[in-house]
Amino acid sequence: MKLSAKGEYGVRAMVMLALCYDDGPVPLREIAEKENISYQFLEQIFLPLRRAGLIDSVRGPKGGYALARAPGEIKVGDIIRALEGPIAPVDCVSEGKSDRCGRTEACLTRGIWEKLRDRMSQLLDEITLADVIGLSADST
Amino acid sequence: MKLSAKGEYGVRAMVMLALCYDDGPVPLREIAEKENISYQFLEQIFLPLRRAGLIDSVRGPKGGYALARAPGEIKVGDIIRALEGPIAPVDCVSEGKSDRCGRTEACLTRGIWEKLRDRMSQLLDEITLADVIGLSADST
DNA sequence: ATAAAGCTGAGTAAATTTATCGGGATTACC
DNA sequence: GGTAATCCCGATAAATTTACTCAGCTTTAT
Repeated sequence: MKLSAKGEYGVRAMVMLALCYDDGPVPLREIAEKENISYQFLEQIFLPLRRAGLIDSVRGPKGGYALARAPGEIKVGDIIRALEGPIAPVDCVSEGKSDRCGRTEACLTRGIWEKLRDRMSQLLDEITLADVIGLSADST
Repeated sequence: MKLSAKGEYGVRAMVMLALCYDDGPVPLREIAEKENISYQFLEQIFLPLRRAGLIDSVRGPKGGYALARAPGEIKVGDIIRALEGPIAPVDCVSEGKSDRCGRTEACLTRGIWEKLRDRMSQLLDEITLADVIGLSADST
């Protein structure tokens, strides 16, 4: 039930981009240093984030990455999904899927995982980057 | 953010024990067959469950495993914790721990993981085996 | 005595995660 | 137009975890 390093680093990096939202693009190297994350590993993390449309990139000198939208418009759930795939404690209840597996007994446990998935999703979609950096009221 | 097979199998096996709660000890081999789980792998799963006091074992012929308490007294969270360790999306907010890590920025993301941990814990502790097998009202 | 069951540590193959490498493509600046 | 900063990206390697297997023991009903 753990997040991978990818997800954790990704959220941290996105929070940093949120803090720098008004400063123009931030080079990856800077984020890697400040967050003490391998630069090359971070590159791998930023690729799916960009493909998911969460960040924009600018090449060349003075380039770097910036949030594609205001911090209040980016949910933590968006980041996690981009990096770790659909939120689900077990595969057979992945967000989107609705097929049941064959086992009759499985249907007994299925409800647990659906509820858990929904609560996790709901919370992660309730929190935006703006919440995290304290730009808006606490969303407890 | 996935449960391991250990956790998933463990919950399924415990649900089966709940269904057989009045039938005396159930041999592991039977559970393994019905649930289509490797017998030897299940053995490894039942060890921590027993050590956590969730099940009782009876050796010898006619032996097997049975829930240590009524299905209504065993929470899904108990099972998960016995098999996967403390519930926590990232290590630094493991249940019990309260120390903060050095990074200043980490404190920004910490709140997310604490909330997520609490919601997950809360839900899993709300659901007992009795709920799962339908002996009591739905705990949505 | 026998066989059915649980008990348990050690070992292993596969998968996944966490990186690293190497080089290419853009572009601001001089 | 050359240079250096920066993003882009596929391939590979190292480390870790997962999911299981093996082998052999202990207990106990019959």
